[in-house]
Amino acid sequence: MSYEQLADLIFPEITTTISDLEIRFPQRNLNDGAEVLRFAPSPTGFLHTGSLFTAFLGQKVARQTGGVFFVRLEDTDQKREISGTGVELLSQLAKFGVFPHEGYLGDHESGNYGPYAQSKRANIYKTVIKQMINDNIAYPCFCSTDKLQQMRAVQEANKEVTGYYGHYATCSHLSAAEMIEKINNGEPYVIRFRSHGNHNKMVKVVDLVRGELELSENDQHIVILKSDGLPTYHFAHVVDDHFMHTTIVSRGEEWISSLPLHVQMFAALNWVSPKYAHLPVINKLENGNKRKLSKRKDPEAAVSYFLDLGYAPEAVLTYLLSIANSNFEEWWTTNKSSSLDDFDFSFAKMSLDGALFDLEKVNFFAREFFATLTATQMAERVVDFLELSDKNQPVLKLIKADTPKFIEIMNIEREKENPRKDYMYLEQVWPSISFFYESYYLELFKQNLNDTFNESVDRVTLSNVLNDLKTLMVYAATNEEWFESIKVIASKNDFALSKKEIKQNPDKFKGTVADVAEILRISLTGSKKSPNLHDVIKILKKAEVDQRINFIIANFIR
RNA sequence: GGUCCGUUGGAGAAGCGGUUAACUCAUAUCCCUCUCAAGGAUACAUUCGUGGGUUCGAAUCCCAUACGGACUACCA
Repeated sequence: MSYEQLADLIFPEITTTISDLEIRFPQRNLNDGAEVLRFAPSPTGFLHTGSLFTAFLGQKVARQTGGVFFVRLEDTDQKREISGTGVELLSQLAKFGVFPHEGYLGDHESGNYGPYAQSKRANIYKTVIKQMINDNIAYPCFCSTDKLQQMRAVQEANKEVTGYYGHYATCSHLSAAEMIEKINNGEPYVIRFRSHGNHNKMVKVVDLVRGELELSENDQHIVILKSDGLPTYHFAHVVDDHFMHTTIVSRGEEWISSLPLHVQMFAALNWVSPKYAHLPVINKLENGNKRKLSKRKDPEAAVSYFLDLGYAPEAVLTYLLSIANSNFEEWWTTNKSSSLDDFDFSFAKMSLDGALFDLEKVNFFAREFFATLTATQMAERVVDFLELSDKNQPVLKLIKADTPKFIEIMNIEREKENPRKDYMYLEQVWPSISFFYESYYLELFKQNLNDTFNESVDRVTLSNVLNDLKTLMVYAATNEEWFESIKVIASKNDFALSKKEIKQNPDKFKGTVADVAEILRISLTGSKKSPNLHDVIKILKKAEVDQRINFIIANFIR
């Protein structure tokens, strides 16, 4: 009885060979230095911020080298799969400007190295495994889960390394004839990789981020084909990245420990292994300890958090680049108007320990980014954002009824050298500008705005000031001229023109010109905080300003 | 428990045998100012997890130790 017979018994339906596959998936025709990278997510949930990080950097390196970036769906775990998330993953990536050249694209796939969903590649894996069984570098294992668990318990009790290796790898000692017999008897089995490694021997492996690593050789006979007929990650990685001709495998650092295994499998198959880049994970501080950013505990771990609030994807990517390469920020400060594509990212310059996710810093980049947009661009983004949600329809209608006005609002203190930087995300826009629209302005006064007026100003003074504002305020004027008129009103009503003045004569004045401005501010905006009043007045125009002052007089002065 | 990886301020970090230990965010104070935002100025590590050693000289090299992280599945 031979291994060839064993292979035929297990995979009678497989008639292709590895050579056939090599012909089917030929070398890619790329220039020297061009790298092929991939993003290989599992469809077990929506896009994680850490995954976006990996995907974005993968695309970046591919672009920088004139190579290829593709997506492969790692859907070999049917138990954990959540249907629909594969498509969602791709659409979220797209929102962040990550567009794969080929591969699994959600509703369809493209490229010559497919299929790109692992669940559809069963015959490819089986072809390779058939050959491996034939060559005796893989074999069926009949050990039950129970047996493996007991073995583990014994190993733990003896303080030995746990797992299926050496003399513990009982099925590896079976002869071909014994294996054939068991299969003929209908015993269930998985396929394992036969490792000849020695745990006490070290192997040197190179990682693009960490440099040379010395790791123990793998001696575990790991499962490569599960009883459900699908491969495990380890095996699928080796086969897929070989036939898809990946040149750099970039993935999370949790894979470092299985690197010897992967390298060993490439060698066993006589394949050239790709370069590896193990990226640090993004962490969060909890009770003084670092832990991986978690979707369950940290809202910002899901990319949707940023999308839902209306963060600019560009800003999130800017932040991610800043934690990827520390020299990025220096570049960024001098190239604020450049595209992130122009920055030369390098795996070697990545820091080795995982950064703590810093929302404050994301917010900083977010404010900076929105400040670079023109009023028109900003207005478009706000409209696009509002269109995503049904509850914003009345607001949208108002905005669209007078687009020039909306753009003018968005332009307050914007297209100038030091623009306002008060928006981190788009959801903040409407609440801060709604007062420009009459119905929302009135809404503000349904709340108890009586308290907002400075108590120190008596109602008679208030009334006088408001009336003076209507008659004496200059509307069409420069900012300086406009403020002169406020000063006139201040003097007329016994308000000081400066803090200095009131300090010298506290009893002589009812307040300062700032208090006069505040009366006007509250009257027009319903708030003590607002952008430059002169800009507000220009947008509201005289009629609306007068109307609002009258409204205040009628409702808040007795 | 075992195997790897890591440790510079509140956060991201530069530094690679001789620097006042860069830079950015955050924070604080002050200035500017009609409020807010922005802007400007200043402050913030006598010290690089800790203990030894090598050296004229150490964050940088060596040794120990502590702490943190990843992995240790028929999950990826």
